[in-house]
Amino acid sequence: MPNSIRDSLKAGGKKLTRARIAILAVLEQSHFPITAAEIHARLIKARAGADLVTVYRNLAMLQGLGLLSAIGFHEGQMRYEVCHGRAHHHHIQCRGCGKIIDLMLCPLQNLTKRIEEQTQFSVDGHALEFFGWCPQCR
Amino acid sequence: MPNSIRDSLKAGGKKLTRARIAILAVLEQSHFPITAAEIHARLIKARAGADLVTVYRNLAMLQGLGLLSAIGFHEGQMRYEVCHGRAHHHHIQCRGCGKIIDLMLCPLQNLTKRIEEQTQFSVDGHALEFFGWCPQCR
DNA sequence: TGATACATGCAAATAAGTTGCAGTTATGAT
DNA sequence: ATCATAACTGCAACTTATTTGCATGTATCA
Ligand SMILES: [Mn+2]
Ligand SMILES: [Mn+2]
Ligand SMILES: [Zn+2]
Ligand SMILES: [Zn+2]
Repeated sequence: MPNSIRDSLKAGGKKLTRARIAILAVLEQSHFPITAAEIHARLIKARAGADLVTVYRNLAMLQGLGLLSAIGFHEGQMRYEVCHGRAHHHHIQCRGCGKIIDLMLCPLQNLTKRIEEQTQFSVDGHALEFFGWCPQCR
Repeated sequence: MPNSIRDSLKAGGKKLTRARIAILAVLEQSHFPITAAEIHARLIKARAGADLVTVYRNLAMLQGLGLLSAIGFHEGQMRYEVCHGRAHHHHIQCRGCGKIIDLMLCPLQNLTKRIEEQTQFSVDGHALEFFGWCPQCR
């Protein structure tokens, strides 16, 4: 676990528990956003079993610290990905098999000012996901 | 109800029922995406009460015909908006009061080709929502 | 080694959305 | 108009994701 994550936890008065370390390890090893249930399953496989409710509570806490981002693909559940220390990016999901891959781009950075002028909102985030068909499912 | 919607329904072998007409009326009158529960509440107010499950079934059917789009703001429920006959656009939601307003823009149209080259996926849709604070909540 | 605030597990609750089924209705053909 | 039929509806029950209450356990720091 990166020292900067340790520091964020400490700064937030959070403890370095066995379950929390294992959950973060699973998240850091995943190359795409995963669900709470998937995290739970990987914890069990890694003999670091933690209750599903502990997974949910840690996901909420880590989001609160800004270390994780939650992503919705309209699947009926959320997916989570470490954002700390990674470049801002987006994803595309295959409508056939559900495969998700990173898109290391963001076409929205310089749009914010225009939206703020048009709407009088202050913009502080966005969600962007693409959908389509992967080569295997096409 | 526009004739083009009537036609889509007929083409899909769907009937013009009292509940369906009322649900479509609620959707067409809303200026922002609404939830199934909100549609249900408005039906009751309009003395056109239909069961919530009928609302869900009609929402799924209308999406299948391409007349509605479903939008997720990470609120734990979906929102639905008529897309038929309206220009493609996106939304911004206030993190304070939940207010949603239209953004009549889309910065993604010409990005598709680039993503298809990079990923080998064929891209057929995207979800884009902005978040921020409205003037009242700021 | 304590004290204590934070964290966990289990069970129960909540909430969105779905499904089975029996009865109802729109539709278009007679 | 009446009829046959496929589509539709309401109700109850179900599924699944996520949250909450509470008693017990543990990391941290003095
Ligand atoms: Mn990613
Ligand atoms: Mn809109
Ligand atoms: Zn972005
Ligand atoms: Zn768009």
